[in-house]
Amino acid sequence: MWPTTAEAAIAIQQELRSQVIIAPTQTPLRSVAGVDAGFEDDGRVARAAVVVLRLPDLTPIAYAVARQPAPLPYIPGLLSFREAPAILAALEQLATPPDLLICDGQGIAHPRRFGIASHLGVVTGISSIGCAKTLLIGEHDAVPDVRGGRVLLVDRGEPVGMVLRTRSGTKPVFVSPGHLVSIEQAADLVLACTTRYRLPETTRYAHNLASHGKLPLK
DNA sequence: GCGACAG
DNA sequence: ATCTTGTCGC
Repeated sequence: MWPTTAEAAIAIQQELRSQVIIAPTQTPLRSVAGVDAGFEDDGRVARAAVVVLRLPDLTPIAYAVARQPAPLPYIPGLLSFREAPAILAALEQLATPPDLLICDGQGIAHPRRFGIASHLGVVTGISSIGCAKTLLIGEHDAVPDVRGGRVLLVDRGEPVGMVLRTRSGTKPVFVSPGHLVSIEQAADLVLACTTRYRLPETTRYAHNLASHGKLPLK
């Protein structure tokens, strides 16, 4: 099921990329899940957390934690193979699947247009978005320094995402659709999940649960 | 060959 | 990601 070599992992991405659908999804969405992962045992085991928030108020309504061995070392472009096994295990523990997934990483803003958000979206069939803290690929102009400021992220002449300022005075985030959402909608949804911090509440809750084993965040 | 390179 | 103190600024 999971590849053991970089070559095999890339082959899987090449095969699944054709299944990615970039198009606006039907709203209103009733829930959003933040997914993230941490590592233990010297990076050989991934510890994932999923926290589901109700929309549009962002109240936590469910969560799950799971751990799975990471089949590959970290290699730029192959991040999903380290985190997806554990994240999928956590998602399976939920009684009800969320309407949307916000991942800590890229969606189609990836060398093969198949970042972790796209991978999770295609495998689960759930709409997904990638919201990364740093750039992997692509070029962009300066981002207006106001909450909501945004500029297109372009790679090889193709629009692949949006560089979004979620808070004035802080570095922007790199948003790209994973599956079943459009670039513009992805940026709007990330903004809708962001309140007083740079990262969306979904990511903050998931990261907190994955690394500190706690949910209370305020 | 020389850089760049999600978490 | 992970190892870690203090420090700057709202």
